[in-house]
Amino acid sequence: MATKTEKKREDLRKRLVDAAELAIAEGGLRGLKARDVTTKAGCALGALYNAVEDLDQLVMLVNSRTLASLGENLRMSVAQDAPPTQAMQALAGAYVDFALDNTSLWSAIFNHKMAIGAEVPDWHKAEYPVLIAEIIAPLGQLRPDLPPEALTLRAQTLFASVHGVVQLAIHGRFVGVPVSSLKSEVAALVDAMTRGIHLV
Amino acid sequence: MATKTEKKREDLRKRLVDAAELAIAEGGLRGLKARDVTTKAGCALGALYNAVEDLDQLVMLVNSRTLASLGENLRMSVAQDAPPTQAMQALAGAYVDFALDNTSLWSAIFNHKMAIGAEVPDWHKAEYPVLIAEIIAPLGQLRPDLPPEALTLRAQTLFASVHGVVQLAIHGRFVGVPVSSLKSEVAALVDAMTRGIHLV
DNA sequence: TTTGCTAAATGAACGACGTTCAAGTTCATT
DNA sequence: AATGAACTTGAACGTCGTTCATTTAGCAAA
Repeated sequence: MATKTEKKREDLRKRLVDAAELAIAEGGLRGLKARDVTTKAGCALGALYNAVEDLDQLVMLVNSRTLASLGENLRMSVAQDAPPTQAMQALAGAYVDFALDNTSLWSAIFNHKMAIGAEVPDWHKAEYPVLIAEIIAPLGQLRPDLPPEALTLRAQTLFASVHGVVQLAIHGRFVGVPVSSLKSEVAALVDAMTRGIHLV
Repeated sequence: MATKTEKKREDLRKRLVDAAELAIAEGGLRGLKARDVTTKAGCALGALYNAVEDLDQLVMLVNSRTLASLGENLRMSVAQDAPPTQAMQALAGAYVDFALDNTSLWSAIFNHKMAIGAEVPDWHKAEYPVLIAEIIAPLGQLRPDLPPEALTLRAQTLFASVHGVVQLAIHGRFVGVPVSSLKSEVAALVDAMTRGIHLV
């Protein structure tokens, strides 16, 4: 049964995550302030620490949403029965688009650092593989020789390389490619990678 | 002439950057505290703001050193008259080694964010191209058809892709490759890229 | 309904932080 | 030696995340 206490607790949690998501979207991780977020959520400052462990956990809850949303975008980007190289390009393109359209929330996924001594809980760690899940199938078609663990490893490398180009393009200090060239450079990278992968 | 005032000012600056470098190396950007760093440098809290604009500038001065040191490592890694693919592998390997051996200082280069409203000054921006400078020559040999701007662009993409793999391996939440596989995966990435580049 | 117990809400207070500032001190120049 | 500018000092300020004693609300047994 949903007691009144539990319902209110859940409601407050949702309002807090909503407010935190908005704050991060507007001002990045730096824009997330306990006082702002509780005001926006309509509760007292101290109530935050009843609904949630601390600000770190609030960030993780926001990142959880972002990862789910990003995962859905990636999943929807691949046309059914698309050839593997086309699937790779579609995934990379969707990733670039998401990062450009949701820069602050996307950055928070990778830039959030826990307080010293604190570890990322398992439930949140388990949400990250969504980033590479869709790569594995087309990569497996390109490299039927690779055993599953090697396939996962190569998918991680592939994702990380694309991620790096996007990250430095958006946040790099004049070593990243200009954002105007981002999509074409990522496409060239994926092209080279899939060709190279095919040949090795 | 070096007046006594100027000499002392320079000395203090150096001691502050030394202390800041140590603090970042030990505790990351989060480990840099105004009170700690001034105590370690042997001056009063307020003196920091006479020697230096603020903590952001102190971080940039540390990053300046790290970039110079990293640049030297990259330069020394390439054997003279090495074939271009070998030069690429050497550069990537040196980059991985530097990141693994100086993780906190290396991270600070990419994770430091200025206070809101503040911009990275030009003198510091100008220090980042050291990261891609050495890539251009061997890449030019692989792609003699590319005009200079396209060459720079492709070098940036190449660097960023390697950087991404290293970054996620070291800081990723279970989407990066294990550190034990980092060198071989980066090597495979560079191999695929140079092969792919050669063919396009 | 009333009573007692548990759990949540509240906002003042705490400690740590970056930064500023009025006061005292040192230095270069006359 | 005297003057004015520059540096040094550490207390003080404002902001932050977090805690806590107190008040308030929800729930179950009588």
